[in-house]
Amino acid sequence: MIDYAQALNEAQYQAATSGDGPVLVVAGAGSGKTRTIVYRLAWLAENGISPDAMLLLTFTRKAAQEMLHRAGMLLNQGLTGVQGGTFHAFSFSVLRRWKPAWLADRPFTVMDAADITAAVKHCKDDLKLGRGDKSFPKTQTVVGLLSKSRNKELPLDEVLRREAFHLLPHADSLTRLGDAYDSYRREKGLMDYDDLLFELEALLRNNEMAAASLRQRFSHILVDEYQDTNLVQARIVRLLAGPEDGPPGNVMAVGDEAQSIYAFRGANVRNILDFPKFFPGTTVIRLEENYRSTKPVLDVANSLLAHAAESFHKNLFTRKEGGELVRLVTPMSDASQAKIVVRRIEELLRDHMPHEIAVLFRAGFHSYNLEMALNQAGIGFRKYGGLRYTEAAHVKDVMAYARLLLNPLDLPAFARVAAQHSGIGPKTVEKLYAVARSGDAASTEKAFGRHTGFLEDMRFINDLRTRPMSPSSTLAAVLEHYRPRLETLYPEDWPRRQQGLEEIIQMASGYIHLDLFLADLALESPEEDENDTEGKITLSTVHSAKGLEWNAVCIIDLVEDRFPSRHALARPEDFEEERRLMYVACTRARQNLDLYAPASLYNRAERGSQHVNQSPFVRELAPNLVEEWIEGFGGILSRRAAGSSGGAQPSYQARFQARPLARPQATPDYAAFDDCQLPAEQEKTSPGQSFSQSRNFAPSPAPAGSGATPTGSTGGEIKGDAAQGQLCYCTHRIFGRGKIIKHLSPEKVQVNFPGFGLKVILSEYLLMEN
DNA sequence: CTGATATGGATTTTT
DNA sequence: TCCATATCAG
Repeated sequence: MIDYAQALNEAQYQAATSGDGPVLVVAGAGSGKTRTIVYRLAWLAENGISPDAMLLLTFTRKAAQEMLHRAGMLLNQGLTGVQGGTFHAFSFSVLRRWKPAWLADRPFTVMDAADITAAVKHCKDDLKLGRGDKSFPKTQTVVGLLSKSRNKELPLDEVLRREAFHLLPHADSLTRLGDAYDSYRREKGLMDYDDLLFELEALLRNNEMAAASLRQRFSHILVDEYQDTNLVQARIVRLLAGPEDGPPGNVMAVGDEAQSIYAFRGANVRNILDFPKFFPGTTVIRLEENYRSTKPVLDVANSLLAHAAESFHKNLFTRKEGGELVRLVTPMSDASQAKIVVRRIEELLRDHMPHEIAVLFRAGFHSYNLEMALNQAGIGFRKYGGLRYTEAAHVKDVMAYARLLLNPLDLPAFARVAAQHSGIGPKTVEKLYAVARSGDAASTEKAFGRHTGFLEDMRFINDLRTRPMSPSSTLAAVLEHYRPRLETLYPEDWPRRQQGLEEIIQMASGYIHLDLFLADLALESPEEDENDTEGKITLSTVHSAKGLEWNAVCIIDLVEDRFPSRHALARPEDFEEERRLMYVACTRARQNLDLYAPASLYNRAERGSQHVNQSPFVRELAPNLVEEWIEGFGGILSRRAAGSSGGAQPSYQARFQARPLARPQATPDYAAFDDCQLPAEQEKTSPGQSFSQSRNFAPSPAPAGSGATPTGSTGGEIKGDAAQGQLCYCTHRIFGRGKIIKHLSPEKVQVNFPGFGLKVILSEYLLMEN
């Protein structure tokens, strides 16, 4: 028997051993959340609950597997039979048994991101939308809007009104496009991410038999990361926990509202806040002692939350006194940031194993420089959150065969196979799909005409369908068939790609049903080889780092426009999400936390380095919370006395490199640079406020109240063109920051707003920079 | 219609 | 650098 009281603190113990009824565990970062779930699983098993009756919904399959593994270890025996994984994967496993009526017994396929884009593009072309109209949103943008509308359960025009004001004229077209995309999926037996959730909800509501059976089977439901569920996910949990008119059964939701970072995907913090209302009779348990981080790390994290616009009433505490101060490092440029981080990692490697070190960043491409520097230094790394290798063309090619085998109506897969043959473009695909679908062998044969290669592919697939084999044998046969093409398509690196495909076949051998393997591939990147992680440090986006922890964490590119992302500046709620993201990033660290805020970034468009300001999250940190280091000449880091300077330090070198030909540089000293700093008073304002104020200014007069000019994010920027008397950038109340392309008249300018495209705007609505 | 070439523009986060 | 769209020749 396990001694729960010994192994857990009081709150954890209460959670792990709680009896029947709904429970909400509010678990601060590093408060032993995973440990609590693991002991909960073990406790249930020890108290006679069959693993079959447990459902563990987590953010990734890996998280579920790890918890089950650890619970199994505690019990000194495996804990097999527990259903565990993401909402989406769970939905798929249910829906393949209880198919929605509209499928009428046809097979169905789960679409991945590329399929969704292709499908929307197809519908867009079909409806002849946006042809020659530059103001019409790009396919990617449309995909995002449609998904947002469904995830937030708002009509499309409402989404436009809130987030993409300028697209309102296209509201009707976009709605039609959305409808066309809906029919596309239904006709072809396809489901996207959102469908999986909504169809499961529909099943639980409309199919009494299925609902009753699922409720009976899953008597104990655990949901991790509850703060990142969206509305439909919350309803699914409620419906699984019992009929809505009855009392909810045994549900335990675990989460932390301060770590909600998926609102952009429709996650709703209200879910966790309203849990007790939604599940009457809830017991709320709070875990507030932090076991992960040292005090200095926690102080920085707590400070971030303290500056939040909406307070979280959260203050994590630790008994781990002492520990190194958090470092705030100012490299001269992004290039030297990479070098400094590499040096720092070499230093950290003396005390820590590689897998205990991570570098985190806001967006996948922020790590490119660092990746190159690490390669040069011979330091191995594993990157999370970038492009997945299952998204590589050759993998998708092979999987397309398997998908067609299961679902002959899968148009994206059909197109994928067809496109491997020269002479077949979108139009021909359309034609061939129509005849192949009609099922008339004679006319099909005729229509394929000279496209004999493709016809052979189809024959191959049909043949394969008549011979049931294991998933891995099927895929092996496909690879055999595809191999000659692999070699012609990728003459340079086909051996490597082939090896990758063989690994995938290996992974498939763990599956009995091919459709489950395909769904898993679309829903989640398969877990990496454990040997692959060995001896490697981790690079990760903050989103992908959720739930993980390391001894030492470096966060890079902590500058304006990167972290927080420049897309998050327009609306205060987006800005607050960035703050929580920063909180998540900092709380990943156990002992060492380094913050890097380079003084300049290389800018492709400008072909030079540009000064950038520190992230507001860095600027707001009290000087005593960090130990400041600054890079001087020759890449030498030196300590700066605490509080010696408030703002971002200038990089004289960066300025000098920026535009050597544009104009003679001003005297390269810091005093000269200080003139460019933001007014001290504004800099001290809480960033949440200063951003919403400066971004939402009234058209002509300066913002009410403050006498300061809302120079926004570019106080210290040096611009060649500006020096020649031309304005380069401006800020618009709705579109944000844009580049001025042309002065059309004294009052009109043409501006390019990233994400919004070219606009002609009256100057009075613009705030000019410089 | 397809496929090659030019051009222009920009770059979150993920199931 | 990389991607998407526009344009053009076969």
